[in-house]
Amino acid sequence: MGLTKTEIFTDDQNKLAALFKALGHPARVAILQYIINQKACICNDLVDELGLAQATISQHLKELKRIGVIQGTIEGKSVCYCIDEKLWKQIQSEFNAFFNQEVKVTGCCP
Amino acid sequence: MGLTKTEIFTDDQNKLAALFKALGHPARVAILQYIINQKACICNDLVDELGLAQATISQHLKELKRIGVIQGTIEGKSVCYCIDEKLWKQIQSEFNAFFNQEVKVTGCCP
DNA sequence: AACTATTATCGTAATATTGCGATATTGAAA
DNA sequence: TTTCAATATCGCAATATTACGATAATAGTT
Repeated sequence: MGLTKTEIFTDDQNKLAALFKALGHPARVAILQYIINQKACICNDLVDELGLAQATISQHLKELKRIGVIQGTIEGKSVCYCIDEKLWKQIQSEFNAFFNQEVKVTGCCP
Repeated sequence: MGLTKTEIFTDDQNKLAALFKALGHPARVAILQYIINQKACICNDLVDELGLAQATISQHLKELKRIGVIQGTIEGKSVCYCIDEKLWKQIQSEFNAFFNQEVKVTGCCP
């Protein structure tokens, strides 16, 4: 089917999974790292930097914009992307909340 | 194409993305939460708990086992799954390393 | 040994994702 | 206004994912 049954999960589960999923592609990880390393909003040096076609990069940027982790502002004839720091930190804390749930030792698995 | 070009990314990027991706499905998030909340290694009460077919749950468990975040040990005629705490914490710290990269303010995005 | 419960695997259908060329669209510059 | 550079969108082909029924495999029970 290929169709995820979102109805049967909680909003939180769906939302958290959607965040993970959006980061679940090496190109998107690379894009984020590149933006961070440049310490500036880099536009499509990404096309040169990563070995992907312009259309493909644009698609990945769209996906990252969709979850809000980056913002794009028009800067002359190019577009300047940068991390939305507020959301960046929020995502991190949501992930940490997930990972910080107490895992009890049980004995069944050594 | 549907084929991710892993060759053009670093191992770290591919690995990190693979971890994110594995968690990028609400069923897998739900499974992990369920195992954690039960404070024990629950087998396929999951089939009753979540509304997914046994084959589907088994597939998701396999995916989680693949990245090592859970372990399954045979317990009589059923299988007992639990979180691999060591890997759990390692994944968390890898995620945090990613998110803790310094994001500088740049001025391009308000 | 035959039976039963639990889990894994196989095969398959439906849908999603990835990637790209081609083609808009947008804004600056000439 | 024509032209050019940078992005976005469209349409498509190839592959991946999700879900499930059917069936195998496994281990305990009778």
